[in-house]
Amino acid sequence: MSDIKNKEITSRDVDFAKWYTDVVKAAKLATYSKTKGCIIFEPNGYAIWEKMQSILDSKFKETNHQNVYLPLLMPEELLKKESDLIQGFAPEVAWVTQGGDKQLDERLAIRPTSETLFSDYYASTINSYRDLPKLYNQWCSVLRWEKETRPFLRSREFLWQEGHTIHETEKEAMEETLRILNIYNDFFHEYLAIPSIIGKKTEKEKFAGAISTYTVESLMYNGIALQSATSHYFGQKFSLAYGIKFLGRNNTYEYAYQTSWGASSRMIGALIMVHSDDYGLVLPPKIAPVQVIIIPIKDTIEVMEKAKYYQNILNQHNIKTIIDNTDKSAGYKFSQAEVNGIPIRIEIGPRDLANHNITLVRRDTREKENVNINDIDIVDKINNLLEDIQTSLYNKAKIRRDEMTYEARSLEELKNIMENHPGFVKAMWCGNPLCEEKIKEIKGTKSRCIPFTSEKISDHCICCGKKAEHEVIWAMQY
RNA sequence: CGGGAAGUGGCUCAGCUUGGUAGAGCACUACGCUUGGGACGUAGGGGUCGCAGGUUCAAAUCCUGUCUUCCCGACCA
Repeated sequence: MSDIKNKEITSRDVDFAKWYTDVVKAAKLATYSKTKGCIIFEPNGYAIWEKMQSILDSKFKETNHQNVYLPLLMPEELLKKESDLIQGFAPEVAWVTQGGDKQLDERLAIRPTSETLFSDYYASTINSYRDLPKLYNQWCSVLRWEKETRPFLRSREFLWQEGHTIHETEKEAMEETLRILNIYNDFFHEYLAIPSIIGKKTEKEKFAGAISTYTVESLMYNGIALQSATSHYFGQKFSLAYGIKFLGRNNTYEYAYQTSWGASSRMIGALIMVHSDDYGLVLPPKIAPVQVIIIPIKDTIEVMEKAKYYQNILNQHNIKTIIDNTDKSAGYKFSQAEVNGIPIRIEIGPRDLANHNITLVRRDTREKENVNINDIDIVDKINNLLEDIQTSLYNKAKIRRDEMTYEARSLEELKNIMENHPGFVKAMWCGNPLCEEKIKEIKGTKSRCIPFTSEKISDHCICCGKKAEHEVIWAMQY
């Protein structure tokens, strides 16, 4: 194992922001485009997104959701119907005002989110309680006129899925909201190996137009939080604004209960900032587009045959395996495999063959292991190793998150933590928005969520000292 | 949107102070030789110096404007 770090990558502990963009570039996940604030998803980055899509999509379908596609553009009148929503989004909506060389009579909004289109669509198609629920999802991109942009974390156009459902009862809609939240949370834990936390947003932080917002929050390597997915309960707010009514069981008109939920390409950013290191990208095996790369050392016939043999076996067992048969030097290929975050590398060279060996290298720890091919079942061996990488990435991230989770009993204490070693800070809050506002004055500190699994740290609000019921997790955020 | 920094072959940058018509390393192409932690040799291709205007006999260099990117804040997935 060599200690020579990747030349193109700034050290994570020296300059985290630079490190992040260096990894994005070195692993060829994305590059800047001529369009301000919009990135090009390169094959390596898009492949991760496709993998995320396929996993989440099958989970949505298992829970009876269907995919649809609604237009990119919406008339202004439609967007304005729900006043909280338009107020929340007004500063970041982009408008189409001209078609060809003709000025439009009514300008069209480019969707920043599609509650309005879904609501209008539902209003026109729902007649009876028998039509409910409607469980729709769409994969698309949305546009928000962001001022400060960063690859994956915040760009003007980003990829996401937005689910929009309507239900007969409040209970069903609330169950849906939480069902999806749990799907997201499981996805983070099981696939992304990110120990996320779920909870409810405060009134101040909830989605514009929602009754309540639930969130998946994760903590990055540098102690900054990332809102990673959200699920909203709308009650009847949009139903009333858009007239989504149906004839109920007792033959009177009722307004539907609604939810929406989304997860975006921002998750790629989370993946980078939780697991990757100074050698480049580190991907959990379950989300990696490629699990194994075989590097032949010397392209002799024997070596190449062996490489292809293993590639075939592994691919047949659904372990995506590629061979790097470029004529670069071996050392270059090793580094490249590391930058790209491929979980396992198999080195096969004449020396290995002579001893009936192959060399296995895991990306997360960079440990090398020589195994005798007569002693092992290669598929079992690789599967075990992949599983071990997956769990150890999760455990490592969890230990780090726990180490960076603090408790504060006074504003002073909270401030000290944020200034010296940011992370999740648990503190009691009375529920008064004024107190929340005051806490926000501490350099970028915001409430992340009221966690579902709450501890009672003390009886008093950290800010005003009044009686407090809720523990809130506070953090600086992306 | 405030404060700072930077834009020169694909990438990282030098040249700018003191104007004279563009360089290095890496990458790329061909051939050869190689491959166990970012090899080597030979030959080759590629840049209206972000863009626009101005000053000047002459601008990568000076001036003005503008765009983009990065960092730090405010605002947001």
